[in-house]
Amino acid sequence: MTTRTKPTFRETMLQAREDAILDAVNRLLATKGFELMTVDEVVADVGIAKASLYKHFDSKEELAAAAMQRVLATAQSVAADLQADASLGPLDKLKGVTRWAMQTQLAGQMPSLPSHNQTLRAALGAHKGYTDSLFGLSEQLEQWIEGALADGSLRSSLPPTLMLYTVFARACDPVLGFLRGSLPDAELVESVLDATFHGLAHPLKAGS
Amino acid sequence: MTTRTKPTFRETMLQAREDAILDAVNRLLATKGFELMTVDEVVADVGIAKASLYKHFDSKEELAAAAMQRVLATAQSVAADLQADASLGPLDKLKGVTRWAMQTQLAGQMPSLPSHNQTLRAALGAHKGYTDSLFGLSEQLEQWIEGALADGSLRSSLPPTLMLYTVFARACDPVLGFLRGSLPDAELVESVLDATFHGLAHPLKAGS
DNA sequence: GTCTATAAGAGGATAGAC
DNA sequence: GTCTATCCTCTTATAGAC
Repeated sequence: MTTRTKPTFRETMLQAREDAILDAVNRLLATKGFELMTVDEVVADVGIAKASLYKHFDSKEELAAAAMQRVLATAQSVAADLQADASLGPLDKLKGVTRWAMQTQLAGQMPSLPSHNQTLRAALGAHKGYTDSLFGLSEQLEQWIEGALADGSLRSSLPPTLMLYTVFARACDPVLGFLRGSLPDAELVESVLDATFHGLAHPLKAGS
Repeated sequence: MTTRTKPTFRETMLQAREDAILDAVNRLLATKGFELMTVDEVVADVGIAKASLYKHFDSKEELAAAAMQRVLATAQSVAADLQADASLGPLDKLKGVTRWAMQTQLAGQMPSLPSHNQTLRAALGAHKGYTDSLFGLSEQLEQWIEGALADGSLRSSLPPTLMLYTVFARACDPVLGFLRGSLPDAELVESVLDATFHGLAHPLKAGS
């Protein structure tokens, strides 16, 4: 952020405050979504005044974009760890990041991305950090999909972009919310993962 | 509604107006979702005064519930047609209703159900027509799932409730919106249907 | 039942003192 | 940068005439 290697105490405090704000935003975005989340709730949660928050972020949309960027950065980090694991094939890596996304949603820490809000979409598109992280993550996933198609572990009859978006969609899959509680979280995640990659139907009797 | 077999002209007009209102609500709910839909938009679309709308429906939540009930009633009708077709097995029937749900979403006529809105959820739960239709449709789907499990066309290793909710989830799958335009709607629907029931991975090389 | 006009309140954003 | 107090717009819902 600056040329200084060691941040001042003041910088550290500001960073910590911004992190606290984004923690609250992330949680509220995950539980209520963008429209239902209010700035008043955010500041009440963090324990600061609303005007103070607006010194850090220009608008509610900027707030959401910053929180989403942080999640995407974490996802990129998870992806990098998976990529570094030589024991995993491309399909395993795809499953790994999908598993992480679902676990994060169940933990109440995955902001729900699919918003019909045009204002929010515009703000996200204009947010450099967000689009960069999204693009970088997509590139990694696309590379794995290509690899899995090449080694025959993904079906070549399906469009690769459909596979990419299907992985993203698991991050906000409502099925997880509906089924949580009826079976342990770990089993739930593995079941949805199984259904996503191997389907609901029996492979031997797959008809039409 | 009354003991009269032939509705009066006045009753016909009122019914027609309510249908026009629900048409607008349905479309707005599909494109913007509950929070972003405003009652002002609805009345502007129908061409009536806001106070007139509130003579028909007590609240915005009631409005949404009535629209959702209508969609569920249509779904039940579609399911009944599929059930009457003796040439179809239970898995084909499940696929049929899933296909209809996705086509309806692409047509901009599927209200997005997954709302974090607690007030809306309460209103839906209290709406007899809505819960009855939802329950009836679920029963039919569960019956098909049981049948498909019995004849071996659905995988017995997955929880039946997961299958039920997965079918419902396709009605509001964001993947359809992301991919629309990049390939014809008909192909898109078949691809997502294929991915849902047969998975992204190649059955022969299905690893972990 | 339909209209015009308005109440009532929530929520995003800012002014100005410190 | 942080606070308190306030502005202002949007939105749900209703009052009251016809």
